[in-house]
Amino acid sequence: MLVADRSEDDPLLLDRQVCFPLYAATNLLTRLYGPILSGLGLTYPQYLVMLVLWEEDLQTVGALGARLYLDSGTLTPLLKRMEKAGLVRRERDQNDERRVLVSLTPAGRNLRARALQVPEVLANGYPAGELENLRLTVSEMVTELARHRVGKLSDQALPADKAGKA
Amino acid sequence: MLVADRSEDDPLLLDRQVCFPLYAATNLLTRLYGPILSGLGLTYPQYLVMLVLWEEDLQTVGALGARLYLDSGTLTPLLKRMEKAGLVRRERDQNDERRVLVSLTPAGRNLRARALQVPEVLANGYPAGELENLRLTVSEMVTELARHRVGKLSDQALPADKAGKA
DNA sequence: CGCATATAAATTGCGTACAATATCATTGCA
DNA sequence: TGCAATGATATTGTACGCAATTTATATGCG
Repeated sequence: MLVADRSEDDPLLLDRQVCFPLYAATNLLTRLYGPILSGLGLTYPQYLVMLVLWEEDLQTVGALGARLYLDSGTLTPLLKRMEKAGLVRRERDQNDERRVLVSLTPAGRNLRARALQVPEVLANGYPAGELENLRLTVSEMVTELARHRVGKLSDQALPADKAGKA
Repeated sequence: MLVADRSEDDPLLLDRQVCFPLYAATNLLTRLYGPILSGLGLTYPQYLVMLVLWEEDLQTVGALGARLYLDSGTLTPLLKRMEKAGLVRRERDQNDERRVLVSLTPAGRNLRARALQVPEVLANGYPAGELENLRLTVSEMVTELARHRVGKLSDQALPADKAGKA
């Protein structure tokens, strides 16, 4: 019996993975948001950046990344495209030239009114309680996953530390 | 009062969105899988393809896409990389030259034994019941989302149909 | 002050994702 | 048979997403 079993307790069955439905749901949701957001001139990650800025204008790239769990390698080009589209401004912090401050332009602020219909259209027909339940469950997982990678990652399964850090 | 309120019933608050935790969880999970899968020479989507092929070898590109909710624009280059890595074979179906059949090479089949430890390492410390609960909830949403786009999408919020389909 | 260290973004290289289009094979039907 | 319509992949172009590296600034410490 060298070949592993394909029975229902096989840990490699696609339908047993938690990661897969999350992955599929994210892809399907992105496709669902796509046509609606394109009417606002936004992509899905750009929409998330706008949500953060509409809550609190004038943030550093790092702060945006901390909120959205994205790093500068993703955010820098994305923000440049949003700047080119006239939605945000990017300028070096005068008090700390390492930082870049991102803020809304008037056009970016005004876009908010049109964006108000987005959640409305998307929720369309879904029972609110079920969505709220899903949101809470997945949010807890996000908190857990974010805690799991303190420094970077690569320490989620290492048995012994190599260099003394005590 | 032209400016919309930012109170807790503001529908645009990031923490009220269902889409965001799904997005964040997927990104964090991909980062978590990354280092583990790279030991197997796989990326995360490639791992998913392998899961499908380990369950059922010899599938068309379309069948893989239907299972993973991905289209040929994503799968074709991905499968070519996996072919170059020696994990799968791609060959035209002799009975229907439009189709491309994807099958495992011996190396691809053998990789399964090493992959068995992946779910083990990842689940590490998580209560199984909680994961199972999350999996079921998100899976239901995937089913819903997949149903919502029958032909393509673009019909999830149209108020009146233009051409009679009755 | 002078320099090692740390921090914040930007850059590079690679691998997805997806819409739109193109290519080629198959099928249906006059 | 011939050809229009359909179907299955492939290609193109744009936009992420991330690891690793680089650049520039700030800070700490002798």
